[in-house]
Amino acid sequence: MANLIEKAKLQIDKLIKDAYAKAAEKGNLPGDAEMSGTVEIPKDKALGDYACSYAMAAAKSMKMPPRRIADELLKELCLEGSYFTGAEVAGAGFINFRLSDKWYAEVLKAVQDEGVDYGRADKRTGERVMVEFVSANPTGPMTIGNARGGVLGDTLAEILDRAGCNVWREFYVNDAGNQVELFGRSIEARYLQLVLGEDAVEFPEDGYHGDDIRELAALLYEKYGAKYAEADERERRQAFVEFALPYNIALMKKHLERYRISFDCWFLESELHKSGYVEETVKLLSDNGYTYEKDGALWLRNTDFGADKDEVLRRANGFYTYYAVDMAYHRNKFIERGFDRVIDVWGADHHGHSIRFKASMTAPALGIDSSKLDFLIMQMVRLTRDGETIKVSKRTGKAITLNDLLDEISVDACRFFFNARPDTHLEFDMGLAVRQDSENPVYYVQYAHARICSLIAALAAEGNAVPDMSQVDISCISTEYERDLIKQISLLPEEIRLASRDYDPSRINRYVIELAARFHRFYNSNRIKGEPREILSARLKLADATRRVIANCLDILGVTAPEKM
RNA sequence: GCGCCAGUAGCUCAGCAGGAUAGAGCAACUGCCUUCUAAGCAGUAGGCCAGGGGUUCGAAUCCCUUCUGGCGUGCCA
Repeated sequence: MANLIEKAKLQIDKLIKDAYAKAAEKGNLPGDAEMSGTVEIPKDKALGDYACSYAMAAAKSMKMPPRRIADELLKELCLEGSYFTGAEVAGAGFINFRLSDKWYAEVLKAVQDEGVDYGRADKRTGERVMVEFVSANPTGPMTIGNARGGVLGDTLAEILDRAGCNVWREFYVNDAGNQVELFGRSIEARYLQLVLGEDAVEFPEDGYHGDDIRELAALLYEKYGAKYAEADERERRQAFVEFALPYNIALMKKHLERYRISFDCWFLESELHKSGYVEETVKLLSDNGYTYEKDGALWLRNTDFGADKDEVLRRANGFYTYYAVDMAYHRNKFIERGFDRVIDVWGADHHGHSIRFKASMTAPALGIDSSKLDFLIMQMVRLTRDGETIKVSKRTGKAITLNDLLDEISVDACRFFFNARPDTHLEFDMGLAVRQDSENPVYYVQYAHARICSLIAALAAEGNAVPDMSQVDISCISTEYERDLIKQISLLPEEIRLASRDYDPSRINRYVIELAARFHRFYNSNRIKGEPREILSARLKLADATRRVIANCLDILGVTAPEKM
């Protein structure tokens, strides 16, 4: 697969090094310096298509002014057969290169040949990567925070896949522990209120107050009638939880499917308890002297691993903490299932945990290379309506759920909007988002795609099909707008590489917005229909390549690419 | 107190593996449809890149520090 950016940069590196060798041979430059530096695309295209800083970087060791070095290099530069038609010295000592038709043609050829795979990495690393994301508590509906995490995780997974990894998407279901206990008590209270009357039963202070709990109680009442009012408390709660958890999990699956997210695995926490894996993991830690007892609880010596505090693994009441279970879970990911890399997408409210947890995972007896564990920490979403902050809390039941959100805003708009840079706080204004039909950048991008589709259809009706590259005269591509568009097209493989390197899927949003912008500019200044055959062919080819690349990007983002709008 | 994230145009945000004159969208104003989708394009206006120090040929970008905001710092998850 072709990354034409990389190819151009590598070629410049070679051209400059060759020129340096010649200049040194002639004695015009000192021969013992290292010739290297950066090759980049200047912000101002008047300065050329690529700029290299080699001469400036060499100035110190050569004890010469950068511009003179650049001049000497330029004298020996041989561009014949290269991707470049010209080079010049500018500024403090940059050498700027101008791209040739050969390069532009290769970009379009790459899109034609690779099609839906255009943008994929040159080679697959085969690295097995797990992305664990959403992992919302099954005690209630998913929230706006899950909406962000869902998009980030899903899109990151897609990007890693295209960057050459073998990706596994996982949802960790917390179907055990304290919160499930509380969940059971909450449902129980609502159920008894239904049977005995609202005032006859007190609702637990720290219980889940949401309407979804009432609905679950109503379903149970429908199913069992008053049967469980007289039952043993433990038996009753267990029956309720056994009904409610699968019910909620199915609901989450349904809502996530609506959101176009699916997982390779829904991993149940309870399995780790049942199989004895948690116990075994804690024993492993104890046997190696990483733990101590205090106040009846079992503690992990996490400060020994560089953390700022120790952690309780087993409470005085004998139950394991979420922390112990999480350690077991991650041991399972690495050791039992052999993932090469694990990425957890967590909200900022867990970042403290992530730091301490990573320290814990360095415990030698676990046998895990903790550098293979990464966290994508996303900052909180501030939800506002008409400028006023809406408090989000599952406890009070006032949270706006993912499903509520999708009732108001299209999946396309949501997915595009939530795919913002993970490390910035996100403000989501419901009032604005609802209105955001024509303002939302997602429509801007989709519009470009639809425009091209209808253009291609109109030309096809005239008998002008999209030509093969062999039929395209690249010299007909000569305007600035056309070239700017091709340059943007060439960038996709590089964007995917960087997005995967930085765990920043939002790069694709920015990339595709810019791509659409360049298309709209091109479209407004260059006619296609009615132009002479050669020009029409070349421009049609360019439009079609743009369509392909926009569609690939929208596919990464999980957004539809409409043919009509 | 300590830790993590952020502070860039009126608003929402790019730019953060140091590069040339700091960008976009929205909001405001001015133009562009008898010709391929005006959900578009072209233009005007808008800035002590939170403040202060450093590092070097060069800093919004890296380091130190102060201030402001968010989130952590549970025998909760």
